[in-house]
Amino acid sequence: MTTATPSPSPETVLVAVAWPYANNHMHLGHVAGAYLPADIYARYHRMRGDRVLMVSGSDSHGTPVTVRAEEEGSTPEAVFQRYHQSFLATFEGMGISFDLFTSTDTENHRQVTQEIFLRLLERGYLYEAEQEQLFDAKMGRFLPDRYVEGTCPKCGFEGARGDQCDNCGSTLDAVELKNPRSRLSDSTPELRRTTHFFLKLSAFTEALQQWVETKEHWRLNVRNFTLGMLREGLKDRAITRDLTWGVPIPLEGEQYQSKRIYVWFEAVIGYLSASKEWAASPLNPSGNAEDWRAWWEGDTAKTVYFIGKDNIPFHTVIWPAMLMGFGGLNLPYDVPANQYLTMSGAKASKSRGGVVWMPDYLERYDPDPLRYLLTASAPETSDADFSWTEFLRRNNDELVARWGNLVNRVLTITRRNYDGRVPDAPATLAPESRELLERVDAAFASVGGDYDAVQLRRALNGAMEVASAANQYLDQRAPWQAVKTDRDHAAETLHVALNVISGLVTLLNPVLPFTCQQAWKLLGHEGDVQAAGWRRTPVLAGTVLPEAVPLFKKLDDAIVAEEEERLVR
RNA sequence: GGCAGGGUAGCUCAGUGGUAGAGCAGCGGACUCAUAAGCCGUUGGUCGGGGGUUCAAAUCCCCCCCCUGCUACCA
Repeated sequence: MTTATPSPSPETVLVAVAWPYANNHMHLGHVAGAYLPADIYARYHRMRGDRVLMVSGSDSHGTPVTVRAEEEGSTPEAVFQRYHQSFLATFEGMGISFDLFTSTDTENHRQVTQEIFLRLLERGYLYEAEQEQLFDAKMGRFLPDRYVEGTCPKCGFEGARGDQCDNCGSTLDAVELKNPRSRLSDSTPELRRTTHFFLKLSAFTEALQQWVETKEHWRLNVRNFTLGMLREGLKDRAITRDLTWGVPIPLEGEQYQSKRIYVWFEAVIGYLSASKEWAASPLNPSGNAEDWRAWWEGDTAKTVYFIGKDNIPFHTVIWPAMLMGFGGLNLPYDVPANQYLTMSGAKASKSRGGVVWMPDYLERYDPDPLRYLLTASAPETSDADFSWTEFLRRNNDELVARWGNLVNRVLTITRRNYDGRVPDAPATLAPESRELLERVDAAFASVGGDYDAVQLRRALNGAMEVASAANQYLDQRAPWQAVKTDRDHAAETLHVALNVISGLVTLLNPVLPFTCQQAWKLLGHEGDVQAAGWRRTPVLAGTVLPEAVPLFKKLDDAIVAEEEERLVR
């Protein structure tokens, strides 16, 4: 495998993150799969001085939101608003640094969606056709396949869903089910004819194939999965539904009043509408509402989409097809989809329980230990398992013992023996001192390349190895002894160690923004590490060091049992 | 069923042709600045199974087994 090297700066980078369904709180899997990697990637690029725009928003539409509202006797707006606020609190608490986290329930998004709809219609990529769908008369709503249950025609299993039988694995059509019943009302659905707009995906198969062939930097599973879909050929898909909650169809006519543009078509447009919303908002320092074009129209801009693997087709096939049909807008540069985070074996899905909810986590623990764990064992190449045992171990053995303790021990010896100031180093350094400094400086290229390639696990490893090397260096030169016999020798050791730590603080900052900012201050630096640039900021002799405080808390073994108990409930 | 990803030390995982690796756990040791952290040494694997290509395979090819996900009107 070749070592990744960073691309030349400054770049224009759009960090586009999956739009969460606003029908429940966020859990660990969401953060691990999309939000955290996106944030790390964005922070790294900002540190390099690149022009970064990181956007996403709540998906306010879609059946689950409506269903939840009905269960509660509430409205979709109320449900979406509640979870939208919850998402914002999670991002704040975890340090997920969106430039804008909006929602699909905005006038701007409706306009952008309708503009794309009309352009695609005008260009012949949308057409109307009639189809038969199951209708729940009691609820007055057409049913997605998954909202129909019945007896499997192949194996006789009674709990088969409309799209698939969980018992025998057969792929089904909802109309094939025996004794079908609606999951919404338990009534028997009836077949009704209805007219919808279809997206002519079939027209894009070849163009998409040629485009994906060039994406050799994509993750293997993303690329192969996409090519596999294209090989089978694309089918046109209906993009409207008989609903009243969603973006209206921008056409005159009674028949369109009770229909809405469906979420899968509309949600991906959010990346574009959010970019436009940001540019026109006070959040944009330049005040130029046309600034969104830099990310969407410039050939040199990189648009990177952070999603979970279940979202791959929408970002490597459907959205690119829509963009091709619309014309003039950048196609995805990369789609580093993650695999799933499992919970000690079970998929971290909302539907199966055994989930760690972000509001609960943030009530009890700090953000950086979780950011560390989810990066160190990120589901980049295969599903990864989360366990509280692993959380505790990573925190206590790696963050506290290897990294936090390194900072703490060096600051403590230095302050105690050199009058609270950074001691001077000789003009000519010992070979091991030079080597260690060269190593941390070289890490900016290698670790940076890994961040850029979204190989975050590897990037973090690379930085932590330097921390290990610093611990070895300290033991080799034992400044706590030398300080009694050869103060210059100890002074060199501590001066070098402080500088290595300074480099590490910058290298680790994308993953550990909260504690790295603290460490930055402990080194006597001014301002924000985030603004210091992607290089080691020297710690100068004579700098006054503040009193050292531990960066991380050691966690008690008892939390494992406590948290596992909570999971089962 | 089809497609995709994965099966490497007790655990979590790196490693894509050239004498099996890391962290943790276990064992032994020297040190003591530090949140009893750090450092040195060490035990431990027929790299899912079988066959093939090669001077050489965890790494390439074929077959089989197992796990996970997707299979497009949930997104």
